[in-house]
Amino acid sequence: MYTISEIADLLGVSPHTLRYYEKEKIVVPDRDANGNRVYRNEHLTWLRFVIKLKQTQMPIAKIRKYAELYLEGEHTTTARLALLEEHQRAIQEQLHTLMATEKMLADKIAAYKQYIARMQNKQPT
Amino acid sequence: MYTISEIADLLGVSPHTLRYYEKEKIVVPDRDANGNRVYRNEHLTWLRFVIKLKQTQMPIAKIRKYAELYLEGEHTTTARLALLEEHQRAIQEQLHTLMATEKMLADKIAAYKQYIARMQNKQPT
DNA sequence: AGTTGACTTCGAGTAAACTCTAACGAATAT
DNA sequence: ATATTCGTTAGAGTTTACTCGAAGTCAACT
Repeated sequence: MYTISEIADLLGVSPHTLRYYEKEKIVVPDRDANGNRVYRNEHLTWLRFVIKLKQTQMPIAKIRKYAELYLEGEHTTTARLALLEEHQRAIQEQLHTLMATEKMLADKIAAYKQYIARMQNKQPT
Repeated sequence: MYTISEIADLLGVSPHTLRYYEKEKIVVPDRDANGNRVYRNEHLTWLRFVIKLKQTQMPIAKIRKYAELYLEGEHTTTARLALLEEHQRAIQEQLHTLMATEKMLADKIAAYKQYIARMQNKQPT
């Protein structure tokens, strides 16, 4: 059992953000007698998953869609699978782009270093 | 020599976006006698680079910073190098996250498929 | 009893990156 | 000559994902 700020600390997000995720129906924690939010381990696990999806550019709207399907029960299994497979493809595209750009940057960086080294030879301090 | 819409088509962005990039001082094309924008090959090359940076999550503000340094001349070489190296590190972190998430998704997808296959065995149509 | 601290809600505000609108001008097509 | 097409500007509007502020509640400490 965790309070909102405990969860926030554990995940490195702000309590504000967690309330926002609740408003967006992405994580809906329980409440105690005072009306305060109570997060359980399953919420924590789900939030870690959500954060991974977010870090890989899945928009909040799609994460909510997945959460909704999950709450709808077993008959949405294939829909959820499709959603995950779509995101997997998106990730693979991102990997492609990132690797290509990394290579390009590495080349550019090498060229800059060459240039700087050449300048230091010509005008020693 | 290209018009704004030719460049837009070549890059898959809208003319609006190109004007926005100009307002942000990221690409400042020439003008013809009528005051219309004229892009040359060097603008195209630079824009392709900008788009790669954007696709790998470099914020517009940093891209503009790099462009400014470039226009300031040779004495900003080390600053530009530092900027590129910083982004290279950011890319490497993204690669890490993406690969980890891809693995996680692949596992989850496999589990879903197993589950679906099991259901089809139990309740054949 | 009073203050502190953590929580609550609702609604407003912010930042980034576009995206669009309106009003206009110039060149081409009929 | 007029209509269409493509361009121009300044500025307003949109979307996404927070982020903050104000006003209030509640339990615990002093």
